[in-house]
Amino acid sequence: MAEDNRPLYFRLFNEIGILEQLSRAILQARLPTGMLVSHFSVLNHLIRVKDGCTPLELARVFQVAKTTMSHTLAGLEAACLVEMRPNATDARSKQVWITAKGRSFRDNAIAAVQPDLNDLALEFPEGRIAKILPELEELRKIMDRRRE
Amino acid sequence: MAEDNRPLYFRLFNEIGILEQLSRAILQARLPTGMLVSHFSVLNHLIRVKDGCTPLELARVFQVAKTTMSHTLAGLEAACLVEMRPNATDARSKQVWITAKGRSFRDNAIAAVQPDLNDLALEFPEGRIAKILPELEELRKIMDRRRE
DNA sequence: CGATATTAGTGCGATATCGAACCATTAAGG
DNA sequence: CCTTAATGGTTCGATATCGCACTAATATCG
Repeated sequence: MAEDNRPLYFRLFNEIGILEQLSRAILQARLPTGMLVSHFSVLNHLIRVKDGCTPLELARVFQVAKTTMSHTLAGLEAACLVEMRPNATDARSKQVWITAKGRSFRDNAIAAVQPDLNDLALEFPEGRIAKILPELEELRKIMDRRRE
Repeated sequence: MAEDNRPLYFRLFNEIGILEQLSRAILQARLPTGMLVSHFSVLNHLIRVKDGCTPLELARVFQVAKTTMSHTLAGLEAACLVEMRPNATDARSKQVWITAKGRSFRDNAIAAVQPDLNDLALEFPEGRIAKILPELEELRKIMDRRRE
């Protein structure tokens, strides 16, 4: 087994890139046709963090161009998974609210990947996740803060 | 500080997704106009792992559709960073070889992000990376194996 | 107040990515 | 061998994403 002499940061971000693709593929495979991980992620954010976000807030959270978020939200609205309302306190802005249908879509998606996660847990149990998660969280916070 | 009760796997993959975007943005910002992280990644693979890969090998490594890899390789070839040659042992196939210009492009890109990594190391030193990297590597191997 | 700068969202053109269909070549099996 | 299946790559149409420019509304400041 050859030693990998690359700086640890390169190796870390390489692993993170691969893991991102693998985990995204698992979720994507369980979503109904036409629905993307980006749709799920927005719904998840509205439930977990805050409902009634503005499109721009969401674009910043997910680090995508605001035109991209417009497009994603249009898809969610067309599928009746969110509702777009004018923002009472700022007529430039809108607010995105999840619908009952949006909630059940999100819950179904989570349930759909549960078997995959259970399988994964057989080989890589929760205890090992718990060991690395705090480190990753802190690294993320540091990097997030750095992008001014 | 509220407790986060989501299953650890969701939290892990969420952090990984954010970290992927942040690290990708750092590299992307240091690449010359028109060049993408995908271009860098292919060159990096040709140097680090094996030169003379076939397009299909590369598509599998990076988990993209083979049409996507065709497109990426066309860009690299147009910029004279790789050379495409027919595969002597299989007339259906091609081989991708990195050029001298490709090597220096890759070296320059690595040098260009070094200051960013040095800054990062001030807040999150290598020792902490070393602690989590083996775990992430093994998780990646497990998940890679699972996608049959 | 009124002029100017900033902000939120959208329209548009460019491009990265994908899946389906296709062609050429090679492999497999009778 | 010869037929059929599988493989490697490209073409093509669809769409996700992006940057730029634009409009409308708000904020700043003399």
